Amino acid sequence: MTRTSLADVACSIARATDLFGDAWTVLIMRDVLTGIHRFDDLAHDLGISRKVLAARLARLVEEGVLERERYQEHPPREHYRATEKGAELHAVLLALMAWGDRWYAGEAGPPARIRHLDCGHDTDPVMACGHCGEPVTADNTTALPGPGGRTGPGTRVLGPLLASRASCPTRTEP
Amino acid sequence: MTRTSLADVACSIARATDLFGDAWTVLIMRDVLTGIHRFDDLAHDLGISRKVLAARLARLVEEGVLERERYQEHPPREHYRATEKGAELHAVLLALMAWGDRWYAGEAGPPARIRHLDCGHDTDPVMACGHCGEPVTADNTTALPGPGGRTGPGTRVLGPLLASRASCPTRTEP
DNA sequence: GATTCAGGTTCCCTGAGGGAACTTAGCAGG
DNA sequence: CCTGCTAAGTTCCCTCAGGGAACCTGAATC
Repeated sequence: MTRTSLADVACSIARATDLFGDAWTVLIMRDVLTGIHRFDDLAHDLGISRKVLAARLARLVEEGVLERERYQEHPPREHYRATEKGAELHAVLLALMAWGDRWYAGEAGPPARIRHLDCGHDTDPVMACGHCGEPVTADNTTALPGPGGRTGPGTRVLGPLLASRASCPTRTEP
Repeated sequence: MTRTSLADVACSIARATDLFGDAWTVLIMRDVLTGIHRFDDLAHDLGISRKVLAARLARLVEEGVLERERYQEHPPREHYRATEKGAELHAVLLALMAWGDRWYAGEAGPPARIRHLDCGHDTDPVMACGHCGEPVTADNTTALPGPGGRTGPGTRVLGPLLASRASCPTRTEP
């Protein structure tokens, strides 16, 4: 809900952020993917204003991230569940959680563990290259203009940290 | 900058969101990790109000995500660069970008590609299990209370989509 | 018929964001 | 020496989004 809409910027981060760059939206998705589906439960769990919750849910439904579904007829009751598009935000939440665990967990350790059912172990999720499976970090990646980009000096893409560090002006002593 | 601060909630997503659940903050980090380090350049690139930019940068420095550094003495000039803590937000940005690419890229394809320098290929970054290396999704993970959690009915952790779907009330036809 | 419950809407008020002008400190040129 | 320029913020005003709480509606339950 940025005043200046980011939906038309040629950057997938900006486009995603236009929807997901809002604290309440993130937490709503966390809750929905955690199994909280009903309006009142969400409102109570989050401590969010009901007005804002209604607005966020409407936006998420409009964007195809959630769907509003009648789950009983008498009395008629609706709830919200994640679409495939919404479920894939799981990766973003995991990344956020991993970062929060790493930098904010106290001495006791992180507040939650993620168990990977396929291998049966508690996991530390990492971003991996879809091609070779090795971890991708700011240091071993670089960004290049893609086919759908308005390539040019104004185009912002997620880029190389090391390269930018190297090209960054350093102290110019006399 | 949520009115109700989330910093003390026993959930790493909420804690991370307290800082990173803001569109401008996300885009500032994208820019800094892309090589834009100076105040005016950020202001110009983002089209953000200078007041808000100053506030966000101060917060990010305070949180140890960025550091303000003098890069020349005459005249004195400062810029911002990512700390290790900040650089690790790269994973969150990648996840966001991957999601944006998948759901908002037009027919032309995504606006940018990420090249993985270690293997030399353009990559589709995926969340992988740090233990076995296989992909982690909403469907093959479950969340358990962690050592640092105030475990109890109020504790919210990122959870199992499938389980929640299974336990979710479905139509009760008469 | 009165109460409860789910799922919202409506109201008012404050405070965060947008926009633009102003400030400060150090050069740079004429 | 005076003016101008640039980087990096500040300050000011104004609007609009968020918080909080009350209200509403349809259906069931007491």
